Amino acid sequence: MMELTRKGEYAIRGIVYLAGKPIDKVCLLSDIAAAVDVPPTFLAKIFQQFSKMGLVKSFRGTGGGFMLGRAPENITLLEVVEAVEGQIIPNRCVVKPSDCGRSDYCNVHPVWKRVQGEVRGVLEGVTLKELSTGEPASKTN
Amino acid sequence: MMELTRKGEYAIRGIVYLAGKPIDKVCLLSDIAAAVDVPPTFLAKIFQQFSKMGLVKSFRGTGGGFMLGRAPENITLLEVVEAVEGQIIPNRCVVKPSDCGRSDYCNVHPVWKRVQGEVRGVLEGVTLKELSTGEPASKTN
DNA sequence: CACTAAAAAGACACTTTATATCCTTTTAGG
DNA sequence: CCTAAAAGGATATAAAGTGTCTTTTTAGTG
Repeated sequence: MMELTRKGEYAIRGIVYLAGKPIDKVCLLSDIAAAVDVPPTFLAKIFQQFSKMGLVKSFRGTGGGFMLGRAPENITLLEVVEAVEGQIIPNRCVVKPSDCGRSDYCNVHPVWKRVQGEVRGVLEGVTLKELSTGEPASKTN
Repeated sequence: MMELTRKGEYAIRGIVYLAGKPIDKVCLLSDIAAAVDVPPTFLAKIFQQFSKMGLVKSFRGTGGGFMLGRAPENITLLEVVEAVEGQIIPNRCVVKPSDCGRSDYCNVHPVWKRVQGEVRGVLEGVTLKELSTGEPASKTN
């Protein structure tokens, strides 16, 4: 339950790799894919999503590729995950309370809200900078 | 992402319903299913799992049915959820670190550990008693 | 004992989501 | 214009989720 998909895992690997490069370095998708051990065609889809969200910048044609859209210390893991997985929703009642069912109030609802808040909080507290260099993230564990 | 399945949602509805009844009251599966608006055949599977975990006691034959296995204040939401959904695993690397990939260390790993801890913590802090009567759970939100 | 009530167990069916891959199109440089 | 690279769209396969149905076991009752 509550498991990140391969897509999410690949997305993180790919963008963390980029975050470890100089900010203006343009990387080939094929190189990234090889480096982080992800199927290139799949990673392509993921980076297209990133590109739309502005998390990465893309360049087409000869000499093209990808670079990080912003400084790695300004991109949180939450953004990355939500960019490819959609919002973090522990239960659908969080987004559509009427689904809680027959009654218009449900005691479990606020619990899921809390779960959502905690998860988002953790992920929001981690930046790509930390993930690529590896300091404070591990101190919190 | 991170979404509870229907099974999990139904499981909670069903057992919270039981928790709202007198502790030794035996309820028919068909009645529970009707009360909480869940397909009876599906709920049957769920309660079989509960039964194996000791969360509910079952009685077969005429006059049979289900009752709560323990006092509702001694059953946490975490137990209920994990009984039917399995362990809460935000990423497979949490359970099998070698999946983190090529290197034997990964900076993201401890983050998922924290997520797991937070989610479990929230769910562990909520009992069926609270959910069926509706007090302290909402105060925390 | 036979009959009926109810849960347990197992097999099956259908739908949705996940996990890719392939092909064509667009964009840009040389 | 030829080549490099990403963008977009369609498709394929596998796995998980969501149920249903049938048969079996267990237990009470006339």
